Amino acid sequence: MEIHYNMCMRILIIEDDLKLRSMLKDALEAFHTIDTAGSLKEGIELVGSYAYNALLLDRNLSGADEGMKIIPTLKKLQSSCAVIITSAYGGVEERIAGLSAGADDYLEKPYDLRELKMRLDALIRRYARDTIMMGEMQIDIKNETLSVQGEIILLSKKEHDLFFFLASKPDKVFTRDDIANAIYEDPSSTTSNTIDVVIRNIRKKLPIDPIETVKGRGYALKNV
Amino acid sequence: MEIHYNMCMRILIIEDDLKLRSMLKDALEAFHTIDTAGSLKEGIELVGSYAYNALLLDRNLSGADEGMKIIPTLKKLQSSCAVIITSAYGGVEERIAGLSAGADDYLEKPYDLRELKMRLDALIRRYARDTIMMGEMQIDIKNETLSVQGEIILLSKKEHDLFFFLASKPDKVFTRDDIANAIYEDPSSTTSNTIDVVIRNIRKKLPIDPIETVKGRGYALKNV
DNA sequence: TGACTTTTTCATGATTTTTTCATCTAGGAC
DNA sequence: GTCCTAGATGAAAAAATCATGAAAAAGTCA
Repeated sequence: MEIHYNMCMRILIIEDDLKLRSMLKDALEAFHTIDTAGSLKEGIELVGSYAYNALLLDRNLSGADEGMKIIPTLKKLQSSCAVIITSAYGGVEERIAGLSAGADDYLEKPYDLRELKMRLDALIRRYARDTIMMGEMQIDIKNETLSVQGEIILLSKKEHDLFFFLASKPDKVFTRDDIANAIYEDPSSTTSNTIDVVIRNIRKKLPIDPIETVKGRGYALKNV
Repeated sequence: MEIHYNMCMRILIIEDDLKLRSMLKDALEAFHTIDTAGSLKEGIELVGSYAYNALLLDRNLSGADEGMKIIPTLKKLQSSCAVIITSAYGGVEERIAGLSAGADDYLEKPYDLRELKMRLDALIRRYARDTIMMGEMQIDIKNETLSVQGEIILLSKKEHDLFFFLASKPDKVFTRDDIANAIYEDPSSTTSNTIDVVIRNIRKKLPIDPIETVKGRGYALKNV
């Protein structure tokens, strides 16, 4: 199985310092898709609706250690999301508290941007194992979930079977016969354009179109 | 249904300072299986014959940056091994060099033993979460309690088993077979729509509906 | 035992998916 | 330009699947 790992990640930055926030966004946007939130509340909302690969979290949001509270939520919602805490207080005790709250890393402010990027990459590498990233699509093999642009997509049975069949070999063009053999008990029973319609229904559920039509041959899942 | 997280890792420590080496071994041995090597050569031999979960690597083995050389070898041999580099030189440039060589973390000497342990734990924590916060729901896996909007919800045994099974992987769609296998001694004994009814009874007890029906496939716990 | 709760079964109506089919559209060949 | 073809699309029919209420069966506990 050929799998294409496109290392563009979706990252959430929760940081109340506006200047720092936009600086980080600018710096990382060249490599990844960045969302930002200025408060924990805003951050939690985003975590509920998008799938992130990493979270960069300011520990000292609005005084107390509010920031830490989001970590367990995030980790269970999104098992493949790495968490980096940033904080001005870099003592050993604080680092330990951060890590035991569930974070994967702890960076002291001020930090070097290149180091931040390296640490992000290191974490992402570690988490990327059971996930196929294809452009804006994230296919979690283990949990059999698909998310596109961070949104979790629920497919019906036929849609699911067809989509994951195409995903088994990204970029390969499958004929309608290939597909019918894969997703039907009795492939000969279907005489109409059923497969075209299933394809269409999948497309209707996605915000982008990752399925390429190859005229005269069939369909392929492509990198979007 | 009880879930136990007993995560004992096999860790290799490569460190030429004998005193530090045995100190580390003593400190970590309570939690993990520890192998030690005093030289790079010795370390490479061990890497060739055992599967490690983590490598603690002294950067400054025998003068030059010999330590780094082992990382690509290791990563090739054991793709799921995390690497933590330790070094007396803690400047940003060195940290970046270490991380870009493939390490997952970088610790400056001298480091606090508790912090080292925390960082090691962070590497495996993704397998051992105990509290799930999902929107208005709080699911405590360890104590097996569920509360919604602050209120503790009491579920009957079957309801409880089914709910916590779904909660073990939020967003994953479980088939009725998956569920039956998880919550029944003899899954084949049930011929009717028992599971549907249990689902319905759970829904009746909750003020919100966190269970998504995916027609033709099964059920999934979703974020509410 | 008897009152009570939980679990399972079943029949029915509601809903969604799946399939079919007729019609549209875009692009290539002529 | 027209003709032709493969695919896209919308809508309706057919099939599959699920939710629900109610009742029987099994289990719990004083």
